[in-house]
Amino acid sequence: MPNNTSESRVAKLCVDKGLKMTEPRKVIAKVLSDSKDHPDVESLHSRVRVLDPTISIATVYRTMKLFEDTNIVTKRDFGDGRARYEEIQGDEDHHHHLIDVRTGKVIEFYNEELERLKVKIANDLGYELVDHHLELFGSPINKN
Amino acid sequence: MPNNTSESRVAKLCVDKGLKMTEPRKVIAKVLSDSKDHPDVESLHSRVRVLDPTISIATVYRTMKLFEDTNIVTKRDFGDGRARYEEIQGDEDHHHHLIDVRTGKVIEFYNEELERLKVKIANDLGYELVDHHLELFGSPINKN
DNA sequence: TTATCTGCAAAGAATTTGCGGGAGG
DNA sequence: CCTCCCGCAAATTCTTTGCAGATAA
Repeated sequence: MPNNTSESRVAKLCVDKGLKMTEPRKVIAKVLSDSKDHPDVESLHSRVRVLDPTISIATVYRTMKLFEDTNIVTKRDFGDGRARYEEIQGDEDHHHHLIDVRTGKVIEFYNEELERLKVKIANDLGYELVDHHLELFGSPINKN
Repeated sequence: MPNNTSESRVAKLCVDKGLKMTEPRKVIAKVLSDSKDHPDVESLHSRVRVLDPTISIATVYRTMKLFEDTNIVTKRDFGDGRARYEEIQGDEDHHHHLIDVRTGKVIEFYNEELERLKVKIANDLGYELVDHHLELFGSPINKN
């Protein structure tokens, strides 16, 4: 049963990394490639189900861990209790998040100075920066 | 049964904020005041048990939520699945964390430029910064 | 007194895992 | 084939909560 999952960006990454391309992985890869937000596992699973209702949530969990270990996605933590995932783009496309505390809306941003600064801070402490978490939580400034 | 919990900094904060000062809260307050690390609820509970073995872990959870809502402690997330807590000092004592990925050691740091920058970023996006998460993960630079 | 708090144990929510059958290379 | 993968359901881990008795103010 062909479904148009063969050409997704994430699927290509899997092939590049030598992962066994099973049907569930193809579908999950496509869903990730098509997602422009930061879905949690439950959201991913329901999107995946549309394409293939036989895929279990356990497989989504296992696949996300695999993709994380293979640097295909990153895990995000927006303060609610669950993990969210986002496809890794290139270094150029690196960004952070500001979460609107009123609406929960997530705004992505990139700041050159910030990138420089966090590397410098780690170096000054005697460390090479290997990862970081940064989320800002903000309340919209009243424009009235 | 007197125990030397009456004078802890956190206990004073509780009184200041008008919280009912029960025995469990006094003990938990003392443990927090004496903690210079970032304990999770299980660690807190075992420290609390030393002073009073009758205090349940449910009370520790409830009390930490209360202290969080009352701005006595802040919740931290270091990437392992559990919440960690730290007493709020003053604005001057605000800091962030760098986690050594080899040893798990947590290094606290403060950076003026960073403070300025994150407020500016939020403002530029049309938001007032109300909270933020920032943790750096680093690998020690080989000094050989 | 009286509203709040606590311990206990059960419930929840997110995530992981053992197992036997199934599928990719 | 042969290893790795999957669905299922049970198990784990962290955290919350209903209840009935206890306690601070």
